[in-house]
Amino acid sequence: MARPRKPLLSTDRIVTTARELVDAEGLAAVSTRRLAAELGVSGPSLYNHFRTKDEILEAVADSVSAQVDLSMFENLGHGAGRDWRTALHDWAVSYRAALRNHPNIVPVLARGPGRRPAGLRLADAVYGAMVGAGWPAAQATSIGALMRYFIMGSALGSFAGGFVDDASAYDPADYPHLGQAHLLSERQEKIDERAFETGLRALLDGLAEQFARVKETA
Amino acid sequence: MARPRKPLLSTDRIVTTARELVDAEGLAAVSTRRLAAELGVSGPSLYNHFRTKDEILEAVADSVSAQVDLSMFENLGHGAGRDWRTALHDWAVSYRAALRNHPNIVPVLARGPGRRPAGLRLADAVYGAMVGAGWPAAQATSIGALMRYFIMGSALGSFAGGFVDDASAYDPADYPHLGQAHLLSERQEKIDERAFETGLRALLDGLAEQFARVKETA
DNA sequence: ACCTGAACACCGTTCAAGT
DNA sequence: ACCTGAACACCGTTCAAGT
Repeated sequence: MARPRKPLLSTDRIVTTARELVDAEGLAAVSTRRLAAELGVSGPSLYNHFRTKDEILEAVADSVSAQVDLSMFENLGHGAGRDWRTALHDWAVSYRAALRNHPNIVPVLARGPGRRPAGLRLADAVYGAMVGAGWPAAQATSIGALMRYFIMGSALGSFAGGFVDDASAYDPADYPHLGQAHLLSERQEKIDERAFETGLRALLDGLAEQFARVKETA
Repeated sequence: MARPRKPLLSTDRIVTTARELVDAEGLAAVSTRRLAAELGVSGPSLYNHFRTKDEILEAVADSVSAQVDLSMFENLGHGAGRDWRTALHDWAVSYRAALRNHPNIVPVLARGPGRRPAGLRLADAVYGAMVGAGWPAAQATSIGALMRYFIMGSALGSFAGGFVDDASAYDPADYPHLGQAHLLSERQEKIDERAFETGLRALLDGLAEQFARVKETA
């Protein structure tokens, strides 16, 4: 075929198709040959648009970061002392939801923002909002980091789904408290949802205590 | 050579060598051929001891889980109401330290315990201790899950190291609050350490508030 | 039982050749 | 500029053959 009049590929089409493939069949299913076949071209064609396969996956990751709502960080006043908490909560919920819609790409996202624009926008928004709300710079950095730990950890894999669905795997002699563990995977979503909400609330309660101390000494 | 009098391989030797290879060069460096070469045998020999490459990696992951200290959960009395907190803190610190010593295997650990004995022992210990300390079963499950989210997230990759070390990557027009972000990777360990401690403390403070409420209504 | 080399069906990436 | 097929140096895994 050689070069067609109208390009067969575009970075957008590659990223969209790659995301669909990752979502449907997992990271391992994305080979350059397989992705190219899905796009109706031959494997090496992709290298006209991306330098490496990893760049394609980074672009997919960034397209997921871009789905996280950041609007709650606009107009966050200084000194109110309660708004940052609500904003952080809503952001965390939106962040997790975006990742849960595309769980297979989370390992790539977990590497950090790197040079990905949507990842950087997200880091910028949460850090800027915390500083704007009255947190000292170092603490605002910590908040960005610890929220990331928690959200990434909660999205990286299901807690409940990490246990096998087979009662015989849990010998009471070895694991005296895991008698019900085989039921975990059945109620996966609810258990993970509940743990996420419990942890998020504990985190925010704890941070509120700390914020009160910061304000006292200021 | 065919079969030697004394076996060249053992599951232990394979796991130890695989762990060293993962630690030194990363997960991607572990191919069956490369690992076999490191062990002085040919690639297919490994299949006499493990069914798949993944089973080898699972064994490596479990050997890391086994390094997590669980002794703080012994003799945790019911009703004291303050001991579970200290135990949870010390456990989290030990857990994170073990993972940070072998960060490259964390993605495998993050899948959950599955059928890995050390992973199951760990889950059994923390859940049993929380129930023993007076937490209702459903909340004890949530605690096991949310601590896992936080610890895995904190070990999966450095927060600070996720930002590139290059001031020009952070255009102030795009990211008004990331003017200092290029300095993050330099002070990586300290920033991540601090964020972990801050988050852990917030989590425990928040859980303590919740525990007080549980005890009230009981 | 435990090792070997050969083989199968894959990989990511490079490159000269085509238009 | 943007596609192609061929090629290189890899993969994980199976299997018959050796002792």
